[in-house]
Amino acid sequence: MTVQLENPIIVQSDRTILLEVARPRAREARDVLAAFAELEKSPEHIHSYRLTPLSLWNAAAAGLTAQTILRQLTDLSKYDIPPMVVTTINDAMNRYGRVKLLRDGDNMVLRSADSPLIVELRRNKKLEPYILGAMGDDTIIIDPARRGLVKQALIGVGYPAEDLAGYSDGTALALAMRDQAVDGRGFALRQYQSDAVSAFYANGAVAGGSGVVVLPCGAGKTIVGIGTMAAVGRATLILTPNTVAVRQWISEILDKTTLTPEQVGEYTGERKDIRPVTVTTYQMLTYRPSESSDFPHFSLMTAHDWGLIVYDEVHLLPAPIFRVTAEIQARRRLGLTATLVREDGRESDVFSLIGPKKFDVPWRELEKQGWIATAECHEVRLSLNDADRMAYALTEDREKYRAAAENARKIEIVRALIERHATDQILIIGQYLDQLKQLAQLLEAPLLTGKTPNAQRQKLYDDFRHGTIKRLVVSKVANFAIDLPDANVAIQVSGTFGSRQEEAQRLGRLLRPKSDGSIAYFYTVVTRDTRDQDFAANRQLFLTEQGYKYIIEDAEAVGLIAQDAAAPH
DNA sequence: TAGCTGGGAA
DNA sequence: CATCATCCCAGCTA
Repeated sequence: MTVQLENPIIVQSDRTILLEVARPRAREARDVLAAFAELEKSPEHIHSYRLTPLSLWNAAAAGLTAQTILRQLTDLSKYDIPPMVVTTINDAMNRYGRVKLLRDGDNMVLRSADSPLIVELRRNKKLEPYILGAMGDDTIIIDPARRGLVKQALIGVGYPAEDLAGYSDGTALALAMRDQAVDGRGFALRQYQSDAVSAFYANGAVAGGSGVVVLPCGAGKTIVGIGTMAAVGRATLILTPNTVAVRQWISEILDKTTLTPEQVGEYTGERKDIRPVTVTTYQMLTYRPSESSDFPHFSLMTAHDWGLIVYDEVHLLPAPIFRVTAEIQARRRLGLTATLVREDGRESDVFSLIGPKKFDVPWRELEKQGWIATAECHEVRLSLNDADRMAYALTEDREKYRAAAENARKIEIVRALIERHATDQILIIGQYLDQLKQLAQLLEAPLLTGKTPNAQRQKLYDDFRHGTIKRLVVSKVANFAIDLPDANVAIQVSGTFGSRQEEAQRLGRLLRPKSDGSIAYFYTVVTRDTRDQDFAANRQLFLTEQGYKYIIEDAEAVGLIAQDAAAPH
């Protein structure tokens, strides 16, 4: 048994990996682990990761091998890798692609050199309804219309298929990125953006053509989408979470490609234009007049000969869209997101129906290259006052989070932070309207919520952008309003239970590079020893995974708030 | 035809 | 775990 105590990680037989943050090689270890493990907890000193089948399959799909993973783990580990874990890794990595989904003449087939496995799959209950027959002992013929369901079933059985059955081409569409030489408004993809496009779409290969590209907000996911459209050169349907995003896609497409306005259509509540490139919302497609009726707009996805479907913000994809997506596996699909995690646990549906992760860059890497701003994250902890602590203890469990999140003393912290950043543009973000109303009133800052009419929103945005307003209190609209102006400081006073993706989105608000190269500050104000703190810990996981470190500030100790004499220490 | 309001959904 | 957002549509006004 070899022991290397200065190494940063410990691999345990329950498939968790502990990372000691203070070790010299911890940073390197974090980057290595990000490729094949999921971060589970990230308190100050020791972070814990877990190896899951999905995290290993995504790694396998991205071309990583079991040998590489084991070599990296051995290299970084204090102790030998438990045999149990070696087996897990070898087994999972071997399972991905053991079964291939192929075309054989007019048939769609599952094929594997492992004939006992083929026998097992033929007898599998979940798979049975989609099986049409067999050829020899290595091939199962399946119903081509059930390609998506077959893949979902296979992932359920633990043998995710490598889908090499190819795609229908779709209607041809001539388009190119604008060329500087031609009209003086040239546009070039950044290196990582064109890497993402090639990772998704290797020309002519059947393997290329479905999968997910993961990039932080502000890193140009739209550009990757447009670059992919240009590479594929086919009629394209783009699905987005809201109409603001629809308009933004359209204007970017017109700005950056040779397509004309006649070729690009908006399909929303307001207009129903179907063009060679059509942009719509998820809600448009999932609309149903009543529970028993059909989805009147589903046909947009199936009835047209799209050569590419782009799923913007794929982590928000609603359940019914998975269902149609299962039916259109012959079309190329590109998913775009800042975070693959979904709090509803449907990551495996994204994997089997949209496709495996094809590309990502650590946020910190983009920061190093100067594409996004440097950000510093702080978690400011404070206690409840005595009266509130008593009230909290008596609060029903399900109301505890709200009670803690709405801690009245948070206002003092916000005040102190605003003073600390007197000359900065500050967003104050929260989830409860009552709390936000109060904050807005006491800070004499304008409040922006979902109810704020569009004209007034625009005015607030403009004033904030020009610096006439330096502070803006915003509700959950901040999660969706992609036209919200940049700020360099954000103070989060409450958030959606444990949503990692929301936290990522909110930090993303600050990441546009600053002209003077200054850094951005993200504060999250948390009530100590309550549900508020538990949820905050979960929200922070994703950003920690991306290499951000939360600096814990003790509000009382650092003088952000008056010392509460009665508070225990 | 455009602009608003309110209900319903996921 | 419940709140807040979003979007679509229908129905009204002008």
